[in-house]
Amino acid sequence: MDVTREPQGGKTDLQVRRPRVQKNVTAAIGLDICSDRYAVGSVLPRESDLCEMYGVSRTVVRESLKILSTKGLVHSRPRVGTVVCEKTDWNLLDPQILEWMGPRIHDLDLFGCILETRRTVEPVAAAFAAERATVQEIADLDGAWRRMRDAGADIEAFTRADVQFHEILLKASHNQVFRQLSSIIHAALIYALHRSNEAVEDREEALLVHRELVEALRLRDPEAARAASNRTLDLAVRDLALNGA
Amino acid sequence: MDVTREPQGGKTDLQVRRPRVQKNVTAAIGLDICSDRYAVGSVLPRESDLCEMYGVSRTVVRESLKILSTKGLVHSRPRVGTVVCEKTDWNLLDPQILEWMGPRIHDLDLFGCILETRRTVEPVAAAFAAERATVQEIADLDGAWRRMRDAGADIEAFTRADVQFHEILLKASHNQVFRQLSSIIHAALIYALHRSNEAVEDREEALLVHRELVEALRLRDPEAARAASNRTLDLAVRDLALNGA
DNA sequence: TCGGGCTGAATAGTCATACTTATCGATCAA
DNA sequence: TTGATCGATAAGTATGACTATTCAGCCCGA
Repeated sequence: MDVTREPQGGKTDLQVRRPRVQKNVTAAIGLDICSDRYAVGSVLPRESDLCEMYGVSRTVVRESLKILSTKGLVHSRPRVGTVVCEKTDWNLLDPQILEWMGPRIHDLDLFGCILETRRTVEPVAAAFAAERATVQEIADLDGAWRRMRDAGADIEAFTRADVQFHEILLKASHNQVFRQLSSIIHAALIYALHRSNEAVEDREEALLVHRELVEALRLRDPEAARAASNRTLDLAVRDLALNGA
Repeated sequence: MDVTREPQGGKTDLQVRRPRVQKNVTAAIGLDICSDRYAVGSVLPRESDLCEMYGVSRTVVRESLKILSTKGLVHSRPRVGTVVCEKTDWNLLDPQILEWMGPRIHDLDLFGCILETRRTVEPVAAAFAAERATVQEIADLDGAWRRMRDAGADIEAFTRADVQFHEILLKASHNQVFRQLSSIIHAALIYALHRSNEAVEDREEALLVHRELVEALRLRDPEAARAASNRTLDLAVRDLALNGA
């Protein structure tokens, strides 16, 4: 009874298959919003147009918009369409949004806000970690430090290990809220560390302070951990100021 | 050509209309997950069954599951079904999840974690607010304080004003990350303040410290604001310990 | 002229069905 | 015992239709 449908007859050669496209469409639209290609307050193309633009069915577009809606990026209303919400409504703690913002993280002072958050949270997390970290977590932290040390001139590898170091530290604080914050900090570090890790002497200095932090955890010394964490942040701030934003 | 459809013939009287049910279905499933009615690791009923259970179409169920998926609550795979993720994967910073958890916020030490976060963040936020708050924000804070004062024996009103006070404070820190954290803190306060505000003398003491905080902001004195914020938290911790968890 | 209700149109929301793809598990062969 | 094949299952995608909401413009009465 469905021969009248002609399932894929008229489509192009790329359309005969139905790959999983949900994620791509969501990311594409989310990226377009976060990069200001759709301005705040403006209305997106209507659903049927988005279907055409991305070559997918309305099902996919709708589910994508629904996801973006829960992230506070857009808001849909009948007869009006789907409008881009104010940036103050965006769920900035959402890792995907930060990813989509990419370098635009410097808008809205967001980068500075995250740095302030790090200065506030990380030393406390380090102190907690000194009391609560498992032996395994300290070992993982040590592993990340070794990867930093062994990265040599490979700035990419050094940065990757650096990010991991701070993520493990937050996890080792055994505070679930801190742990979730690591995804935000991760996003910010990606765009910050790479630059501040460019100079060799900076990397060596960073190695030293990170080492102190690991040792403080080993000795279960919360105050030393807090101090060492503060020193790593001092370095980060100094490098950012030097290399200029 | 659609008379063969019998659109709403067999449904109940409530089903003849098509209200916006998306939110309800999402909340219902989310609630069932957060309240452990669907255990971690277990498989949800399949989509078609969920359609029957809630009397909605697959579109609605799918979009609901998609939303829950982005919150890290569930994970869908073909042939397997939709399984409930580990709680460590849940996006605990999501306001809705906290709402759905309700009193179960005490699981996973989440409540304690949030309290630790408050102790870490709020004093810093208060200090920032002393430097950055607009006159309007200080006035709003003062308004919230007045509502606390005038609540009298109405514990509900007192708690509501108390929550607003802390939300305005975080907003006045002009740090976007802190601001977003207010939704988490909000959820925790709802379930904590009500109890700790039961005694009259506690409320009066709280009024005093909150007043000090407002004055510190007026005087643009970061250190005084930090100290006052710490004292509000001391009170909260003491009351929680007294009234027992 | 002004204001309030009516009406039409546009768009998201919902529904129903069909078909595709991925994956698990079992069966069978080497 | 191991490996590949096949079938069944459930999510993923596509499509077309209908419904509810709401905006904008119109008309009518005051």
